[in-house]
This record gives sequence, structure tokens and C-alpha cells, in this order.
Amino acid sequence: MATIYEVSKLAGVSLATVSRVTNKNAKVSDTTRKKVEDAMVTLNYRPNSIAQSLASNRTNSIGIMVSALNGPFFGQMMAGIEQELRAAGKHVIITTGHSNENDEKEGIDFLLSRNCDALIVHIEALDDQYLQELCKGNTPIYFMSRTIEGLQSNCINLDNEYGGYLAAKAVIEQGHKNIAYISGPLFKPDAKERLQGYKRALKEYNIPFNTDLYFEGDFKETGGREGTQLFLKKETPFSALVCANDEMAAGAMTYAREHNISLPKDLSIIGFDNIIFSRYIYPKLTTICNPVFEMGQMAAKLALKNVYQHNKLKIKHSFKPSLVTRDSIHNIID
Amino acid sequence: MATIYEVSKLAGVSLATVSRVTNKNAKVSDTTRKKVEDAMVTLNYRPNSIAQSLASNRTNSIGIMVSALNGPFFGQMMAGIEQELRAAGKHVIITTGHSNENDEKEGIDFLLSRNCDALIVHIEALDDQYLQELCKGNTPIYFMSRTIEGLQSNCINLDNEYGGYLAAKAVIEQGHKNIAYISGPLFKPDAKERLQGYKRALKEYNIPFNTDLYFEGDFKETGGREGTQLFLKKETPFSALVCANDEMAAGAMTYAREHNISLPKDLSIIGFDNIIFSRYIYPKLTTICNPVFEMGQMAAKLALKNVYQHNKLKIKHSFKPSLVTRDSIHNIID
DNA sequence: CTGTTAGCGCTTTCAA
DNA sequence: TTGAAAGCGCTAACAG
Repeated sequence: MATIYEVSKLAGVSLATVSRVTNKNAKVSDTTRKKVEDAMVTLNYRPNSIAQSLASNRTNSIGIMVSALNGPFFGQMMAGIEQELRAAGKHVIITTGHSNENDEKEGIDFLLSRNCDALIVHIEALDDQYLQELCKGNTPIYFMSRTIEGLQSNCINLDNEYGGYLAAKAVIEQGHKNIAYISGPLFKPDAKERLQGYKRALKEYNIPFNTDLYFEGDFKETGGREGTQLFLKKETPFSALVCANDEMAAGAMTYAREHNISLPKDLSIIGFDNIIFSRYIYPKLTTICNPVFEMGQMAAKLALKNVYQHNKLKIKHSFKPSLVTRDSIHNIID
Repeated sequence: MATIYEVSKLAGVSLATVSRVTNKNAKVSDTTRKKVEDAMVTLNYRPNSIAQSLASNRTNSIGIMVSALNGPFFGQMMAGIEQELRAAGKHVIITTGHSNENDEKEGIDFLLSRNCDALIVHIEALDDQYLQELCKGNTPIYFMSRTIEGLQSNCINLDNEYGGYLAAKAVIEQGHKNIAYISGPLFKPDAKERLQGYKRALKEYNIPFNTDLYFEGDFKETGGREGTQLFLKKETPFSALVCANDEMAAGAMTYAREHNISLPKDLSIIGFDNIIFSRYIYPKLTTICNPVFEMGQMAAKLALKNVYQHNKLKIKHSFKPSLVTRDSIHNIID
């Protein structure tokens, strides 16, 4: 591989001049620029990014941490981040945190030790205090789906409370009054907020919250199954079920159908997130759209703006969910 | 951030000695090692990986290219790769190729310019010749789901032909004789091989291949819908449908159900890949397991072995698919 | 076992 | 507008 030195030799200029033309910023006369560019072409020169990083103290890479690489939710998020960053010529280094404290800590260390210019992370296990401490370092860190005291401008969020509200309302407006709810793990802020929104809607329509029809699940298929099983065992009747995410809704549907409940006639179900597969489920799942892809893009923009001075970018820190109506809610008003 | 120089000063040794203890390889006496380690701790020293890379000509990062970051298939693949590489302390830089020539070329250039020690790629659009050329460079490149003339030892593959055979056989053994087939795009080797396996099974059981019951889809939901629509329009009766992947099977199911075909009673469907969601589909999808996660791990091992001399690793270049029996095939023998 | 020294390929003052 | 030169922080001969 040709080095900057060989280019400078061939072009008959100094190293500094070659560096100037690769970096496009400083003034170089047209004639010398031409000479240098020609030399670069004939030598097939490509700057060594490692050397650039060492000298400039910029790696042009952004570290990403998600809980898992598989799973439709994180897929969308990464896709949004990568698209935006790649277009800006930045590299994306990816790690997983598996929703547990140890892996999350290690993953962040890993990225930091790699001299990333910034981090975009989806942290679930580490607490605010730890993250606040982390942010005192030199590497800016941006958070997905999280609000941290004093670091709001580093966070990109979904209005989960409103989403929970929308979900409940969608069901209520189809005439349902006996509504069950399967939540995500309450230590996760998203889960907590969605539940709050759900409760707000109930209150608004004067429907009491019934603890017999509440279950804290795990945001996975299993949670949906377990919750439904529990509700079915109890005698409390219910005609609708709000699930705090689509995976749990899928689990609930499977379980219900295995127990001869006809969907959506006997039981209306609504999910949350609108993952790609929600439309393949039968009956096609009515759910709340979570614009993760856009949120990923926005996090990337935030980094580009703050770290690389892409100043024109407009940043939005909070996103609104919306209702996606499909076939899984049965109207019982008539 | 403390540098190696400060550590050497504090410990009263040379730079080289400090380097030796960080790299654990060369011999250092216990007492000096202790001194150095203490100095590292008190200074909170972390080697600068960029400087290490520049000096050693090793970046400890591996570039990955997949077609898309979302989608269950690639998610599993990346998860396998990342898990293995991360455990070995290597970084994973991810790019997307979107199944088109231009993005694939650019993506590879992008990774190469980043001085990755090796690449693991899933290429769909670029042809063998281009890839052979690419492999003449200094960076080793490993291929997922691809067989390239002369580069077999750089490839990790699924025996797709056998998978297609298994799928057809599963349906035939439940008594089906009129079997439709929705293929993936035939320019993709996977699709072609699966079809061949399917045909082999038909032949084995003396069932003629009927072009009226063949459709070339796109490996997406749409393909499944379109194929089913086409078959239904023709008068040729069929009781089973083999789809070359799960997404198309999901699409076929949706379409069939929308047209009042009772599943699996009136139509048996089998998919391919066993993506996470195949069990949420109703009826739960019988399919062919594609061990992408393991294949991802294996690709990572291949890179570790060849590039970083992890010599104990055993490499396997071809994986066998297997049948996953669930509820979407109806027995019509009785 | 340890130290000296010469780079790795590039950026960035500072002068000219 | 251009060039000279001093690093960036580390590794890897080589010598002792």
C-alpha cells in the first residue's frame, strides 16, 4: 500500500501538502492539488485510517451497544443508526449487552478502549448513577430509550406513556371494559411508562384497574403465555388484552388459541412496537407503532452534530407512538 | 489518559518492558511485572488501541457485511459472529450491502479502508470473479452461504440442496402428491440449490414436477402471497406447498386464509430457515432448521484460526439442515 | 530478563 | 500557499 510519503515524492511536494489535499480543508493551489491527485491515482493511494486516527485523535467510529443483535426491535434500531452514520463516512462498531449489568459494563469498556469518538447505547441493566459517572469521561455517550437526570440532551426517547394510553384507548373505544394487561418487567422504564399510560386511559373512561387482570411479564413470548394462562385460571371475565409488546401478544395469542379461544371474537388483543412480524401473526396484530428506525437515525444525527459538527441537523429528543389498526381487536359495541 | 511512557517512568522500567507486560507474551520477571502492574493501576492505564494497531499492523477488528441489519436471518448470523469474536477480544465493524452491487462494493471498500484484519461477508449481488479478485488483496475474506471456485476454504455453507430435499420429503411422507413450490430468486445460489433438492425428492417418489405449481418468488412475504394467488387461479389442484423460506410461507398462509382456505386442513405448508417467528405463526410453521447462528460462530472461528492463529479451533465448512416438525402439515394418508 | 531505538503513516503547528 | 519537523502511543528487532 502506498504511503503519503511516496505520494509526496511522486508529486514533488511535502507530506504536509498531501495531507492538506486529502483533508480538503486548508488552501492548496489548483496546480499542486492536481499534481497530488494525479500521484494519488497512479499509486492507488488510500490514507491509512489508523495512522490518521493516531495523529488526529479521531477514529471516525461510533460504538453501538444493544441488548441483542437478533430480535426485530434492535435490528430496526441498528439499521437506522448505521444508515445515517455510514452516509457520513463513520464506522459502526457493535457490541451486545444482553440486558445484564456485567455484559453492559464490559461492552462499554470494550468500546471505550477502542477509542470510539462517541457511543450510542441502549442500556437496560446499569443504573443512572453509573451512567452519569460514565458521562464524565471524554467520550460522549448517547442513550436510546432512556431518560437520565441531567443528561436529557443525550437521550432519545419514545413517549411510552402516551403509547400505553393509545393502546388502552383503542380497545376501550371498541366497547371493551374488562381489560387485562400484561406488562414488561417494571424495572425497565419503558414498561413502567406504558403501564402508566394504560392506567390513565382506564381512569379517563372510569374503568377501575383490576389487579386480577394484571401480570408482569418479561417482554418475551413466554410472558404472554404465562399471563394469559393466569388470567384464564382466575374467574374474572375479560374480553380484551393489552400487551406491552408484540412478542408477548404473540405468546398470548398462541396460548389462547391452544385453549380454544377464538380470536379475535372471544378475545381482543393489542400489542406494542409494531415489529415486522406483527402483520404475519393471525389475526394480524393491531399494535402501537414504535418508530425505532427513525429514533436510531436521530441518535446518529445527534452524535454527528455534537461530535463532528454537522450543525445543520435538527434534533428531536422525543418521538410519539401511533396506533396501527389491523385485525386483532373485535368491536363489541353492537 | 496515562500513556505507556508515564507507566514506565513510575515503575522505573523501560517502555519495552511495559509493553511486554501488557502483551503477556515475552518473559518478564515477577518482581518487575508486579512493579509495572502496580504503576498501571495507580495511573489507571489503558493501552491506546489505535497506537497499538499502528505499531503492530493489527487492528483486532473484523469487518462484517450483511444484506440488512434487521431481519431475523441476519440477526442470528451476526449474533453468532459477534459472540465468538467478542470472546476473543476482537471488534466487530458492521456494514450493510442491501443485496445490491453498488452497496456491496462500497461496503467492502469501506471495511478494507478501515484496516480490518479480516472480513466476514454475506454477498448476494457481486459475482464470483469480482470476489476472487478481491481475495488477492492482503485482507483475508470469508464468505457466508456461498461457494466460490478456488476459495472453498474461505466459505461456510449450508447444504441447501439437502434442505430442499428434506422439505419435500416431509410433505410427501404425509401423503401429499400435488405439491406446489415457491422458490427464492434463482440468481441466488441458495434458492437454486433448495429447488434442486426439492426436485430430487419428487423424482425419488416418482412424482412429476409440474410447472403449473412452480413460482419464483423474492424470499419475502410478497413472494408467498403472489405465488399462492397464482396457484389458486390455475385449476391444477394441490394440497401442499413448499416455500423456500419462512417469510414466503408466512405470506402464503396469510393469503390462503384471506381466501377461506383452512390451514392446515385444506393446504399444508412448509417453510425453510426456522426463523424465530416461525413458531408464532398460526398454524405453527413446520420448517427446515438453518443453523445460521452456528454458522456465524464458525465463520468467526475460521477467521480466528487463520488470522490470529487460534490453532486449536476445529473448522467445519458445511452444515446440515434438519426438519422441525410443528403444526402446518396435515396428514392425508388415512 | 531488560533497555535502546527506530519506526508505523499521518496531522499539525510554526516558519518561510 | 507551502515545507520542515515534532509528535500521536505503541511495538519489535537488536543488543546486552
